[in-house]
Amino acid sequence: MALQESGEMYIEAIYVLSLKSSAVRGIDIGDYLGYSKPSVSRALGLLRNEGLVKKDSEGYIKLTEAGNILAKRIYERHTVLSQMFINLGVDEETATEDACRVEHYISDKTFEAIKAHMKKYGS
Amino acid sequence: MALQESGEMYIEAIYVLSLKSSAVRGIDIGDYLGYSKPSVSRALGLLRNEGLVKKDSEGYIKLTEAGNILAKRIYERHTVLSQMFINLGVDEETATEDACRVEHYISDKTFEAIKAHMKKYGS
DNA sequence: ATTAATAGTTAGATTATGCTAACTATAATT
DNA sequence: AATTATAGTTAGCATAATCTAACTATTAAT
Repeated sequence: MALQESGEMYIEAIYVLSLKSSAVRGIDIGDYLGYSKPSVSRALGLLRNEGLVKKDSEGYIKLTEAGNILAKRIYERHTVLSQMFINLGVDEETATEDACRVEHYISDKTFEAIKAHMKKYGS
Repeated sequence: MALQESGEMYIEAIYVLSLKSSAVRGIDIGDYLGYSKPSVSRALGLLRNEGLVKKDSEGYIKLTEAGNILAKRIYERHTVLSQMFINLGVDEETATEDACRVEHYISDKTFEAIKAHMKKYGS
């Protein structure tokens, strides 16, 4: 089944944290998202079952190949949407917050249209 | 507490159905949203408790003053977002579907920015 | 007026996703 | 080595929102 907003948030969090450090732990994800340890533990278990997340030999959390593809997809939505909102005059914080929610609800078709428009006119 | 996506969908459905007929029943809402009768019954009960929905003397479902204000707010988001997506080249069906989801997750600030842009450049 | 159809409600199950409390396991400090 | 701190897991609760099954109430038809 397709991932819910919640699952996508975890995947994106792991992706973003991995950009800074390759040693991502559950607690880091919880701090980043503002969730408790048990919530993270449970969510990671589900994502592991779906083959999107794994633990490396040292116990650090990694995205699988499939998880990474998904993460990049979500993260691209995030950056493009944020930029679009900023271009429209929205302050950066609000733009980022809105992108963070909207990125989970936009179809491929609409996102591609937005992306094409941004490529043409956006910065 | 603020309404969830689900509650906003019911409010919007009642609003849209009311535009065609003032005699809106639970079953009509269920048909419109694709939900079962018990789901509608339960949801309307909650919305009634929150003072957004009422039944008129004949038992038909009406929005209260507060419900109507909220409905107009959501519906405006819906029309403006749909139009924006269409302007970007998205087909009408996809644009409408996406607007239907996104409308619940966009902040006032970002929506006002989109609206201003559409007024200037959009149709 | 009885029957049949339609609308609405109640009861209870399910799924998703958060939480706290309490436990275990691992790492760091003295 | 023993204590303390940190990280992770398990168990169980809560909320939101859907569903089906079964019941009630109302409306329509013969």
